[in-house]
Amino acid sequence: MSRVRQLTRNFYPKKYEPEILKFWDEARVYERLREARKGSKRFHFLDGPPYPSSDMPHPGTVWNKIIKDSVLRFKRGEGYDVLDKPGWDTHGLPIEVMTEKALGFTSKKDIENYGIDKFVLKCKELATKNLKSMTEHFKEFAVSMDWDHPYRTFENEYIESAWWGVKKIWESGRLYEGERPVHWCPRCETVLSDYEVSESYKDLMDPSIYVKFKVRGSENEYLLIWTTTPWTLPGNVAVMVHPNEKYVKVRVDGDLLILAKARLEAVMKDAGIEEYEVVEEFEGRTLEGLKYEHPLEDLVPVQQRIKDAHRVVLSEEYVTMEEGSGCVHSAPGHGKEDFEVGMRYGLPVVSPVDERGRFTEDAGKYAGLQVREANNIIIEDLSGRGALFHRGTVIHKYPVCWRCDTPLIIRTTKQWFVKLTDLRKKLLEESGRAKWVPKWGGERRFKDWLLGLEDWIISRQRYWGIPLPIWRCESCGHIEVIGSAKEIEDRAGVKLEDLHRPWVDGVTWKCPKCGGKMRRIPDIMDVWYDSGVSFFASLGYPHRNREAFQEIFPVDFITEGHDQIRGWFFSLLRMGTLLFNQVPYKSVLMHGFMLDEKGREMHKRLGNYVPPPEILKNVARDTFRFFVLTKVPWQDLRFSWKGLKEMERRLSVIWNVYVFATTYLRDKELGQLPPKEELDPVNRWVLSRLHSMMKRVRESMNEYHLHVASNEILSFLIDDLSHLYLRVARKKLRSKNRSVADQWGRVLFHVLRETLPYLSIFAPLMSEKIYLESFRGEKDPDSVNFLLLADPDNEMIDPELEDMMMHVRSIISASGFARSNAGVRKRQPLREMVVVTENDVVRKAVEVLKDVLVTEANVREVRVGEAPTDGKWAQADFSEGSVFLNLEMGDEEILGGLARELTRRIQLMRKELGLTIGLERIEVYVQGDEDVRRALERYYDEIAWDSDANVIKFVSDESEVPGSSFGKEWEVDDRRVFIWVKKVE
RNA sequence: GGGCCCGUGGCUCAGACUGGUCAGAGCGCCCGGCUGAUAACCGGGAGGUCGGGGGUUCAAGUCCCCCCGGGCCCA
Repeated sequence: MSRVRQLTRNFYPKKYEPEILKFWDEARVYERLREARKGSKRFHFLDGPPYPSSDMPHPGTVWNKIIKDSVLRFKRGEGYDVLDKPGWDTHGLPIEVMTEKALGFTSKKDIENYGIDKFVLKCKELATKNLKSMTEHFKEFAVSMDWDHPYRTFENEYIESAWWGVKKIWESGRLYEGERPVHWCPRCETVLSDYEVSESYKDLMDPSIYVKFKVRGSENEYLLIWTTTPWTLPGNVAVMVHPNEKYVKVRVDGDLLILAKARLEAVMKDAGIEEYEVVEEFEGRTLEGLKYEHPLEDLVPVQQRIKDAHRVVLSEEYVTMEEGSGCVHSAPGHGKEDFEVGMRYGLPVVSPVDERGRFTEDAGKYAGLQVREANNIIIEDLSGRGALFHRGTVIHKYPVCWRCDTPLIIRTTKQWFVKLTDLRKKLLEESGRAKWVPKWGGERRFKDWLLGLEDWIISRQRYWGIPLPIWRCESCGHIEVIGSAKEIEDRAGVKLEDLHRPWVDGVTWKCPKCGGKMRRIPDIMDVWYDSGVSFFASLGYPHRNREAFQEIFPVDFITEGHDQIRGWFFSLLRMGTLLFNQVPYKSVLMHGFMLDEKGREMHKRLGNYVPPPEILKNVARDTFRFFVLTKVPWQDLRFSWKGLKEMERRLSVIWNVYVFATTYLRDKELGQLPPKEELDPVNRWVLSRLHSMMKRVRESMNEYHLHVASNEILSFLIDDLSHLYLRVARKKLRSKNRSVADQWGRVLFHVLRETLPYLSIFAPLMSEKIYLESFRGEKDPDSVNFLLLADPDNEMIDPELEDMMMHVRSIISASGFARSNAGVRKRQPLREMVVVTENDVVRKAVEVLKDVLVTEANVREVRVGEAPTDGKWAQADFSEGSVFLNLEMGDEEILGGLARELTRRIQLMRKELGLTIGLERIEVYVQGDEDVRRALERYYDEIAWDSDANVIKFVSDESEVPGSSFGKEWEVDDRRVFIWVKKVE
């Protein structure tokens, strides 16, 4: 036997939500739940670690966490032992740059003067402070993760796992040191990855110059090249042309210039030259091997030293006819494409620029100058040598440092690489093994890109990060890669308390090969390495949790925004493939971005950013959760206050459903669900709907179609329960027939009780409140979180019955329309409804669900039949036929209508007196005309029952009414009626 | 320049993978009802050539191509 208690009438989430959060915290609900699920089948969720760059999460990040939370709650509801460790990506440049700013630093020198140890501790402090603060914000939205035991990439255990991975890569022969042109920030003095570079391009003004390279051995023939980076000319070693394009030799002022035919007109226009003459035309490929003289050779020593350079090479892919002259100046030291082509042709690499972006001694005259500042001097020198054809300026997108906005340069440096080019196909294959939601997230967006993948630069010349665990002998160059703190201890006898720089930098040992000094190379690692190893490093594998890891690898589920396809999803794939030869996750849900109300991206600096606390100030936590969870997850989501308010109203309807039900059910003994055969068809229907809902929620949650699941439960509670079932149930629940009232009570209780854990996936706070206040029985657990999701039972699902109810809804609609047209209000009972249809299901529906039609259409009889030909009828059509309402009013209809009017008046008066239905009883006295008397007489029982009246007496004047009665005069259908109500003490 | 996503009534969005009861929902608006869920609830109505054009098909928001607009990723 179960009982429910009355639920607080008003929906005040602002009040109960903080109370519930506090209760969960104090009662240690999640900890106990985790404990309770131990030993069950496991579900491994891996949190994509947010970067703690601020103390406040972006609302989109809250959305991200809510998505995760709904899946976690669902899986716990299915009985899984869920791994729900949150993560934090704590290393890297943003934190360093923020710390530098706070300390007023502008260069690496400032940091080294201050002390790397102090600086690193400051970085750690900042990251820790921010992640703690962000945690509190996530908790506010009822995100249930293991907040007390997060994985943080700065922890020693994490670093050790990362090192193990590096060692393994080294052992596989994929780790190598190489010299490549890389994007470099001259302020941060570090290499940046392609991914980091793609983050920010800015419009910059640069010179746009055409330069004449004199063909060796000729009198007056020149290759005409174009560049916007004159400072790369000291690094020039070749000119690229397109093999298949037409080139021309043009006479201008006595010079013969070579350039692409397709660019001729544009170049001449650009240079302001009107008179020129094409003297020859030929294919680009015929230029191959043509030698030229470097115009700055006498000023730049390195240019004199290099061999086998200054010639024309061919490239189909990097010579464009969209801009420039079709003769592309090539400096393999300052450009990736140039480097690639240069390798093919065996060209030398020249990069006379240092880490601060200044020319080195190799650049001779320009040594010591900042490269961008040298632009003008170089242009002057070209001009002085008669090599400048034209000089202009251009505003173009140029990469800048994503943290400090300094324009980047490309210079050739030694870096540590991980070889990937031979893994392209394997990576693509592995990505295909994961289940991508939506499907196109993986395949289409990954494919071309993966196939063009380059080797990965994992070294960075900074401080706050995982130290690259590579030690090299100063004497013989012998290399050792370290996989744990213990290995350091074994070699150097040093036990490090913190594995970061600078402490790890001081550790040296004797080279086993030559006895020289083994010293760590000073680099740290790309942060994408950090987050890429999270699938095992979060567990401390392989130094810790070995068995656990093997049991739950690959990870069951990850989800992040679509920007992470090439970010974290890829970096996990990369590490999984490198270290375990497989993709480390089974399914991926990719979600969208949160945009502002106008559809633009939300940014603090754009001022269109809604801080999470502001959301909380205006709407319930569950409202925001439901709002985001009902949207298609992989599409961008437009933030909307209006949308939130709308959702809040819908939640209040759900609340009201529970209020309504508890009003009728409270304090009743509610037994088990009666057997199906004994049930009223409407009850069979609502149970069918319940199980259909459960089934669809389970299915769609398992497909990560969260929006389908959340909308399903909303429509069940609102469309099926509130709009239909409860309207029928309210009369049945108060039925004089005990067994009827009892059956409906049990069914209603059952439906609402089973729905609660489902609701709690999306609106956990509201569900908990309802559970604790009204539905929790004595032997039940002390939180809705412990409840399992009831399994849908196919036996309970009756598609035909559900179909029939759809038809009944249409019939009710049509009858409402007919009444509306005929001007007959719904309160007025009508004699008869005739449904005309050819559809057998509809016929059966009218039969089986007659009760619903009688109540909802307010008619005394319903039948299927032929269209009536005589009498007064109102008619309306629905999809499967027509509805006819008999408008003829007999005594029965008039008195019936009157009785309902009287009941309504009495109810109003009860309410005015503050009397509670089911508790306090009344005596009623009525004075009115003959019809009123007859209505009272005929419908005495109904009126008395509905209004909890002990006695209803028809009186001829006030003297018959007890003095203490509450009296009121009413006008009912043009009649004057006096009603007195007296509370029975 | 390439790739991907989105563009459905005034607003916010489902439906598109698996062509055919898919032209829907909520809000807003208009009309009405109910009155012990009541600072709630219910019914009805108006309103969309599903961004534009072309194609495939007996049949296309749904598949294909092109274009326009918005966004993202990459060059």
